[in-house]
Amino acid sequence: MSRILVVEDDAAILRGLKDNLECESHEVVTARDGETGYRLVHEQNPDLIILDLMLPKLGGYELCRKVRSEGVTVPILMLTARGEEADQVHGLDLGADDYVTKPFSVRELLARVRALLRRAQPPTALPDELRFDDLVVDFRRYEATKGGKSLELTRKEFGTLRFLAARAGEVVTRDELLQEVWDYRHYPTTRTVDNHVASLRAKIEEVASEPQHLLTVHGVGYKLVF
Amino acid sequence: MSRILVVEDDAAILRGLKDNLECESHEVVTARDGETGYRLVHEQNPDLIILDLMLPKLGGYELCRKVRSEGVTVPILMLTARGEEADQVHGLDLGADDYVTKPFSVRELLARVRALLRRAQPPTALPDELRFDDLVVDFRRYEATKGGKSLELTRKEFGTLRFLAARAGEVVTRDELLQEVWDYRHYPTTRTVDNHVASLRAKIEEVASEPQHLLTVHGVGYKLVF
DNA sequence: CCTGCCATGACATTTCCGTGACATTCACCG
DNA sequence: CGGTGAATGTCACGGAAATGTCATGGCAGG
Repeated sequence: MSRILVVEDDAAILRGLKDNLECESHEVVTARDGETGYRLVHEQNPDLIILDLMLPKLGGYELCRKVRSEGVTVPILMLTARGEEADQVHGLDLGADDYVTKPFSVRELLARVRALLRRAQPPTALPDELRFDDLVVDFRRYEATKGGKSLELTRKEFGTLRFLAARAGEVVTRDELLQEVWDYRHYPTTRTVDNHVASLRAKIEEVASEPQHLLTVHGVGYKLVF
Repeated sequence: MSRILVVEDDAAILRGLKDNLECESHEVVTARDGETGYRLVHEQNPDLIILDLMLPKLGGYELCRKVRSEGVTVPILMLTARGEEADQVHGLDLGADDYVTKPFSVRELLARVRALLRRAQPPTALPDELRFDDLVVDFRRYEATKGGKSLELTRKEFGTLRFLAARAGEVVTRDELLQEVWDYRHYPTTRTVDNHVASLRAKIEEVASEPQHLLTVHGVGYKLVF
């Protein structure tokens, strides 16, 4: 998916990050000190940099400032220890795009990584309306009808349906839905998505157990077809 | 929602602003000095800039004037310390759209941010009259009748109803109501809106507990339907 | 001083969301 | 073709968040 450079001197943390990021099908490049990290920024041209603050040879702060002064705009996510002098930590904001305080939850970190990567992408235009068969959904009015009869959808259901409609026909992963419909600062399970899809099916499909429009793509995600 | 650039050298304030603005679901880009800030204005193309007056390398005043001279019209909110000669800040035509004096209340700052962001939008045309069922409201005369009988509405009730009527059918958030009906220099709670909606219901609905027109959209806001 | 309006807080109530347990289906492989 | 583990469907529950409701006190205008 994306190439991520992780600069971190703690072996355990580095390993954990690498594994997790690779699980999300990212390509991970690692460095254990600032100088190597700096070199890799240019050699590997990553899509995202995860940067520890305390680093041998060249600190995260200096590294960050240095690459920024060179006009490198790649998103940088800083890792800071809780105790690490608030001022210095905040100094990170000099050029970093986000920061996470150790110890951090993996889920949170991954969510922020996704958010930063997504930020570089142009956002998906959301439709104001959805119609097929006898279903009509007005996302601005938060109204839905099926066969003329009013349909009560919750906020998350509207959001989920809207995003699926925006990418009608395409497969949308659960993670993408979590990113778009949920706030990236909240980290519910992907199973939560399944539940909302299920309740959507109960409302918009004729027979919920045999969906005609809101389809499962096993191992990937969901897609909406008309 | 919107992308906001914060240029502020004080670490604690920067952190606080970032967190609070993100809580309002804005995307926050930060800079700790004027030069970086200037660069980010062009790279990130923010919807709003929050600018400290005292900055390293390039002061808020210069930064402001510089981007304005380049034809950048994005709203700018200045942060000034109380001692920092209000007159000077004031008198000099900075090109800023609003300013807040430190120390500032977070709520106030957020309200001003909302106001500035909204100002960029074309204002909603307000109707002079509202009629449905046996209800007649004349917003110019501040008169209302229901079933021929006079209805006493307060100023806020008129305002609330009028704005809801202007966007009849659409969902209106509490924040939007606060910005339009209340003065942006006052910062009541969103709960205040609920109360006024409640008293409106008591007056215009047949059964206040089962509203037919002034409806709640859970998690979003209110909407007026005929 | 009185009166009505408004903002706020406490409390009750409703709605909805997230999670886990279990059932079912699917993909892969022998 | 059957078995196995992973992915998904289904359901119910606990709790949190949003909203409704009411009472109180401040405040401005008469």
